[in-house]
Amino acid sequence: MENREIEAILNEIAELLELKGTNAFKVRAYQNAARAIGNLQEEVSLLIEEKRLGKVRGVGKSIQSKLEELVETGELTYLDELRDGIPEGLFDIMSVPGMGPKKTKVLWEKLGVDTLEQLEEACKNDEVASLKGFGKKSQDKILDGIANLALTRGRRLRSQVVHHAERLKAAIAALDGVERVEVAGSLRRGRETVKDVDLLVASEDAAPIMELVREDEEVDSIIGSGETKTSVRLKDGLQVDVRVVAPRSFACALAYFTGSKEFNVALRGLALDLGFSLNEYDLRPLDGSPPPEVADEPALHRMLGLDYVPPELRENTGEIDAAKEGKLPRLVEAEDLTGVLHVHTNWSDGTASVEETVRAAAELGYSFVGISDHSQAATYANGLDFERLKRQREEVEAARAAFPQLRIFHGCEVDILSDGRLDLEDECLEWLDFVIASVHSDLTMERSKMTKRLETALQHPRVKVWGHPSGRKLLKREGSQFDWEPLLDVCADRGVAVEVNGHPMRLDADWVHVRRIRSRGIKLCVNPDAHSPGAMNHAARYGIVEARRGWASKDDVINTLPLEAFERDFLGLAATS
DNA sequence: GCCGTTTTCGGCCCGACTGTTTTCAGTCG
Ligand SMILES: Nc1nc2c(ncn2[C@H]2C[C@H](O)[C@@H](COP(=O)(O)OP(=O)(O)OP(=O)(O)O)O2)c(=O)[nH]1
Ligand SMILES: [Mg+2]
Ligand SMILES: [Mg+2]
Ligand SMILES: [Zn+2]
Repeated sequence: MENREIEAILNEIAELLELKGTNAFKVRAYQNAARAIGNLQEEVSLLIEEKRLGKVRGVGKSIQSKLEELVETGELTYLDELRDGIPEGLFDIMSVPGMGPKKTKVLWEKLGVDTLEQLEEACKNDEVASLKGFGKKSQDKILDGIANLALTRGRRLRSQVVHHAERLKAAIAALDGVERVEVAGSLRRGRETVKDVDLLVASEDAAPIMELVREDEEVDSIIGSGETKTSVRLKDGLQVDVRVVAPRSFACALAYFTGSKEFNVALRGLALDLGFSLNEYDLRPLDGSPPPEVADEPALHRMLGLDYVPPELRENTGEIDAAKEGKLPRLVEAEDLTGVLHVHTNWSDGTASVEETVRAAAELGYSFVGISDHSQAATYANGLDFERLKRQREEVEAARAAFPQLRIFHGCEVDILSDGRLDLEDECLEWLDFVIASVHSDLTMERSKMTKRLETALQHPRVKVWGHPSGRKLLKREGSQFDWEPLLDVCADRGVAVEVNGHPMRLDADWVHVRRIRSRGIKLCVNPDAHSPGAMNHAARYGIVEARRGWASKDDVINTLPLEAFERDFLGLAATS
């Protein structure tokens, strides 16, 4: 049983308990446990074997024994009992905006409504409006919510919402009286996917901002709009939340609106322990004395006895304890990158020539770039065999002449075949400057076979980088299943770096595993996986953020080394000049 | 249901907005 599945089951239990009207703290305990499992760097089955599951924060005696049953038998009596008597359709109903467990339960008990279709029917028949606690407006809102469900549900790639955020930010910033506008929420924390855009505004007068947002030309409908907060749905279904506070509250408000929710709860709990109440306005002493000025987020964290916690780390997965003890790493930055590998050209499935491609790297100020098109097995991508690689080398040489200040490595993203062999002959692998080994086929292979396959590939002496290890495509498919630990053993032994693929749809290795990889002292290689010159900056723009979320420092990232060291110590190439 | 270490019981973050309410519950951030 995969951690993902266990996480989903714990979340389902939480929802079922909510519907039953169980104590909210018990519900939260299951939600917390689910999140803890989801952010685990190791397999639950391994933790059970080694009797370490109880050590996970949020997993106590009760949940531990349930997980043991689940992993051992594949079933969970407690879950089956809960499911019994609660129709599945209630989950769909709860996914309608504004419909929580309480209202869902009322409609189910009073009207027997337990599917979306029945709910829609009941609204159209005017049965809902007459119910106690409901009215005409709630009924219409439910109908609207059902009609737009397809558009509003689900998450989006961060790369796909940034333009909305920037456009609105600029529009708001242009208003009189606006002192600051910042993107907050999951977008600021750099999550791979986001549910909505959260914007925080500093101004003494909120009304004009609320009005501007409501009247924006991209707005389809207004979800809610009060004195200081407006939520709208854009024409493409994306939700935008705008919150306004007075400038003096900006630091506390930014901390609040950046989240995560779980980080906020933990930080506010810490504040209470220290004799304060923390909200989005101030840090108020419980003894009634006036709240101190909070200049910025670092000052707030300092007042709570913490080193500054960067937004990317605010997930309540140990960063607060680390910040207390001064043990947070100094995170890698985009400017630390000295160059990138994993770049495609029109020799395989990229759009540009070698020269156009490396120009983009030169323009970013890199001192090296590695060309790595696909290998022959990737026929769908026009992958290269040794012969074509030799011809490509001529174009690489020409580019070297054209860009003498840029070191251009000629490598290949070589397919890992189903049996773990690499897709090019050893002579060719020897001849290349570097080899990235990646899986592009047979991704759903059985777990132990996949582990063996990867192990064989990573053992090959010419492999320098393990490309997009999981093979996931965000919002499209889960990654492959395999055991990380034995593979990380190989990487550690052989000095293979694990890629942090910066393609906005991959971001692979993901931040959870980045943390594991770096904690084992294995190097990361942050790459763009660019298929066009414009995507060359995806290492800096997306890959680095994922690495930061995984607590990576400059030292953890191999392509922050100066050219000479990178070339000699990592790639093992003789110095050229 | 989880957690702590001066507590194994008694806390568990705090506030905005809406709708239906006559004083607040529910949902969401
Ligand atoms: N204190 C506190 N803050 C919250 C709570 N829920 C949300 N927030 C804060 C932290 C969140 O990052 C911020 C924005 O809320 P969102 O629902 O948009 O979540 P977030 O952006 O983190 O993730 P998402 O939108 O799902 O991608 O509001 C809560 O229950 N308590
Ligand atoms: Mg958000
Ligand atoms: Mg939001
Ligand atoms: Zn690839």
